[in-house]
Amino acid sequence: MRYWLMKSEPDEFSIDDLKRVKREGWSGVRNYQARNFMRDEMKCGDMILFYHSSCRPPGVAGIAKVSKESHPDPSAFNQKSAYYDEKSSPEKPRWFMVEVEFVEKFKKYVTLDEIKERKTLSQMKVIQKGSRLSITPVTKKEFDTICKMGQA
DNA sequence: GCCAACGTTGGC
DNA sequence: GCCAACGTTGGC
Repeated sequence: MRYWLMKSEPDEFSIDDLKRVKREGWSGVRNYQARNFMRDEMKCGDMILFYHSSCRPPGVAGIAKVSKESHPDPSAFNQKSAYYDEKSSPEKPRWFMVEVEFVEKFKKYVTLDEIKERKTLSQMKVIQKGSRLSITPVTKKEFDTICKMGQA
């Protein structure tokens, strides 16, 4: 089993939204690296740190898991969608998504500042300067550490 | 709102 | 295939 961090802007879709709907297709990703993770590497049962970005303060809000593996992202075929891509078609899809399922909301929100303060988390992509990738792998140790911080 | 970092586009 | 211009992300 692997571990991931996925960013979401809480104004668009927050951990509370995921809790309410239980499962959500992770559509709209239009970055090749993130797509490749979803298409090729994310498996059912993989655990996800649900990260709130572009908000104050940014940080990890809870846990989700992969509930459905790679399938074409239909928003790319929808001309009315903000994520429409004329180069993607049902016959030859360019963009893929996974579905994620709510697991828990942290008792304590783990802020980006707190992550930066921990030496053992210094390798995490999300704290590297200029890192914009919305889906990144994390190690089990990193995952477990942040989970513990979230229970405090 | 600013701006650094990064990804994508397109002319050559 | 290079690289300048442009657009986006996302912390601050």
